Order: sequence, then C-alpha cells, then structure tokens
Amino acid sequence: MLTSQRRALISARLANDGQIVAGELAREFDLSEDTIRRDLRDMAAAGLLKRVHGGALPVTPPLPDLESRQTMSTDVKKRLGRKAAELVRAGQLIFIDGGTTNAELVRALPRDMALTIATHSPVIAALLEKHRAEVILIGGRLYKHSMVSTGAAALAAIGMLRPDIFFLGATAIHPTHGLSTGDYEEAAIKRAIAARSAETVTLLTEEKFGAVSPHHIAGIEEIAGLIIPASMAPETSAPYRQKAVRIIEA
Amino acid sequence: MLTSQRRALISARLANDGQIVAGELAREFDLSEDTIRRDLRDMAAAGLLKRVHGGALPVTPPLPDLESRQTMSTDVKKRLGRKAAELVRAGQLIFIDGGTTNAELVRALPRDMALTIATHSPVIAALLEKHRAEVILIGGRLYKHSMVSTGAAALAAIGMLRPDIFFLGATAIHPTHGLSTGDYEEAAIKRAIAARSAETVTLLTEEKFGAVSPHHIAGIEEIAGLIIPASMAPETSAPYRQKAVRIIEA
DNA sequence: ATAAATCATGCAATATCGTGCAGAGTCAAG
DNA sequence: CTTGACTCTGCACGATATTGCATGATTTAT
Repeated sequence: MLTSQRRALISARLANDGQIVAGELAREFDLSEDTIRRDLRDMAAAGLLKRVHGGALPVTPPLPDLESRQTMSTDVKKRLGRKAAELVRAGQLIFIDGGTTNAELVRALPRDMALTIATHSPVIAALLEKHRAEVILIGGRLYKHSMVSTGAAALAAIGMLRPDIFFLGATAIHPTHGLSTGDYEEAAIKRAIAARSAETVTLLTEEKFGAVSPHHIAGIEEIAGLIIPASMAPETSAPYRQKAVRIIEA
Repeated sequence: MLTSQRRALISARLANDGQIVAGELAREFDLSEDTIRRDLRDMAAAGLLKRVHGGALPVTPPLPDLESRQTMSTDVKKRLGRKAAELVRAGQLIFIDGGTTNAELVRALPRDMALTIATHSPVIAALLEKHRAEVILIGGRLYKHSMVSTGAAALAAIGMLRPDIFFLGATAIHPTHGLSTGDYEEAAIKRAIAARSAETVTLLTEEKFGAVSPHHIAGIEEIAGLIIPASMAPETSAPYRQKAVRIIEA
C-alpha cells in the first residue's frame, strides 16, 4: 500500500470515527506503530488532524459552543486582555472582533479613555455600556455560533471605517496555514476588517495553536501583533516566532 | 479511549449537567477514581472547571453587566413579557426595541419558534443566542444611555425591513401627549420603525404612566396594543382605555 | 466525636513517544 | 549495469505520559 493511500485512509477513518488510536491502526495495516506515528506527526504538521497522546483527533473538535468557551481559562484570557489593552492609545479607532478573549480585552480597557470602538458583536457592544468611548455597532445578519454580524450589510458598514487597530478573533492558528475560523461568512468579514485596518492584532490561547479551521483569515506574517500566554510551552510557540512580526507574551 | 477525548467528554458533561461527580465518572469510564481526580485537577489548573470536594463545577461565567440587568427584572416585567410573547406567531418578522422590559419578552419567547427578529439593541441581540430565530442586528452609533443603535446607518438599515410587530420601548406615556422618550435620536429611530411596522405594541410598567419625556414617539391611538400590569389602579389606567386601540392586562 | 468518603502523594507497571540507525526499495544519472 | 541519493520502514533505546494501587491526610456527614 502506498503511503499517500494509507494516509488518505487515516483521514477517512478519522472523519468517520472521530478518533484515531495509533496501536489499532498499526495492527490493522500490519505496520509498526512507528510508521503510524510518523504518519500522524506529518498529518498533524499539515493540519489534517490534531495529535494527542495515544492517537489523534479531528482538527476542529465540534465541542465548544460559546457557553462552554465562556467558562474556559479565564485567568489566561484576562492576562491576554490586559496586555492587549496596553496597545490602545487615546483617540484611536479600534475594531473589536467577537469572542470571549476579546471580551476580556474590553474589560481591561480603561473606562474613561477617549476612543472610538467599532464592533460587530452585540456581546462586546453590551460590555461597553459603562465606557466613555463612542461605540459603533456593525449590524447585519447575526451568525449565532460566534454571535457576530455577517453579510452584505455588515460588509458595507465596515467599508466606512479605517480602524487603527483590529483585534481579531480566530479559532485556529497554524505555522503554515496561518489564522482560520469555522464559518465562511465570518472569515470574509474578518478579512474585510483586517484589510481596512492599519494593523491587526490577535489574542490567542494555547489550545488554538497547531489547529486549522476550514476558512482562511490571514497569514501569520500579516498580523502586526500576536499576544500569547507566557505559560505556553516553548516548543509550541517556536514555529510562530520565525514568521510573526511581533510576539507579545502575557 | 484517548485521554484527551475523555477530558473533552468531561467538559461536555459539565456544560450539560452543570456538575461532575468523580465517582460516577470513574464507573462510567471504567477507570480508577485517581485518574478522574487527576483529570479534574489538571483541567482545574487549565481553568476549564472549578474543583470541589467530590467532583467539579463549571467556572462561574462573569458577565456582570448582563447579570445586573437580570437582577433588575421584576415579576411585573416578567408577566408583561409573557403576555407580549403570546402575540408572536411563527414566521413573523418582529422588531424588538431596547430596554429591560423587552428583555423579559425575549426570555419569554419560545426558543424553538421559527421567527425573524430584528433589534437595534446589542443587549437584546445577546439574549437571543440560544434561540432558533434568525436575528438581524441593526448597526449604527450606539447611544449609551439606552444602549441602542442610532444615526443614519441605523435608519438606513431599518428602511430595509417591514416588521409584523414592533415591540416599542418608551420611558413615558401620557393621556394627551402619548409615548415619549428622553433622546432625540432615539425617538427618531423609534418613529421610523413604528412607521414601517404593521403594528406597534408596547409594554409599560406603572411608573411610566402620566409622565412626559421631551421627545415624542407616537400617540396612544397609533399603538395597536398596550400591555399593562393587571395590578394597576383603575383610576390610573382609565384615561388610556378611552384612546387605546387595545389594552392587554398581564 | 466518629465513621465514611474524598483527597494528595509516592511508587511501580505499562503504554506511548521521539530519535537515531540500518536495511530495503526506487529512481535517475553516469 | 552500476552507483549514489533518496524515501520508506522497522527496530532499539531512553524519555515521557498514563494509570492503578498503597498510604496517610483531609474533608464531610452523621
């Protein structure tokens, strides 16, 4: 059996079963576990799956909806948010994407800072109630999974803005595949905002590293600042340090 | 079963049941309690859950702003909201104004009803996350006091809609001056929505009766339904019963 | 206060991992 | 045909991860 054939079978099986156990595959293909491990390692590098101890899982585990994400690693997100808030200068126009990590950025922003803040997330907008900042809400069809406006109306409204900083939210980052997310419309909106912004900054928790989602947003070299947890394993962050314009640890 | 898979299941179960009992999980996965305890310990360290004696609980999601609004909601508003929700039919396009009373209407709406809901309030939009309804968010400059979109962009977006019902929020109602509110831009938006809607309904708590705010929204005779507390004094409501198209007590 | 349940820790057995190395096969240039 | 570069594969070996058990401490319930 050809290697590429075998890897195609592994992909198919992963899609079917939702998991891969290295030992099982070795028996099934009558190969050493080493070979399977090498397959899994290479496929993980190519973003086809997520390597875990004992086997592999699909890259985009269907698990975390917004609610469970709200409960995740809030301490880490608070630190990222505080570090990101330090990048903001009075008088700027900043665009804040949706997501719980960006919500922590909002909480860390000084309430009395004179700013203009644009967002297409009603959740982010609701958090800005007590801030002095002028808030521009981008409307559109609300995409429920991540609770952001999408569609032509949102794109048109974004066309009116020239943000100084775009705080981008993404579900996955990969050394070669860059930043990506799960929804087509959402990705289109994020690309549009990034294209109009002077610089794009993104806050990333550790579990997003090495993952790939279906829809591309931007390459790592296009991002002016990656804010990552200081607690990350050096070998996890190493491949990104090569390409990133600037990495800020929080 | 892979370790990371098991932990994902624990997360999912926690989100679903709201709690984890270590012993139960051990039997369920056919593993020693030590392993489960180690999982819980590590996941707690990662901020995924809160460890307690005997098991684990979800990390309390701190959404102070929305929470404080929830605590403000009174029984009266809940009753008004439930009554208003009964007016909504599947398939309709309804427009929901901002305000805590309309928030109760949203909570009373069946989550599985097929609807299109438009709103210019990010707070209302955020509450619709779990509903099946299609949500259209109206963007614009956010008016902080009542947290609704205003301005030309909002007006333009509203021009695209033909709502079946507009659930209007107002700060004051008066027998001769009708419905009014405190902000000029806000009043203009409300008038625009009402003008395009087949009918306008408003939910009113007792303290708003007899008051007048600077900016006129609509006369009482223009409102298809006034939803008022059944507990109101008859002499307070009497002047309105003359002019109103329909009064619904809740 | 006492018993039962739950917990943290250390330890040992097993599983899995990464890496280096060597043999077998492939392919193209000489 | 031969040679050398290359890839794929299996094996060895030390490192790391996972798990169950034993032990003693701590917490909870009665």
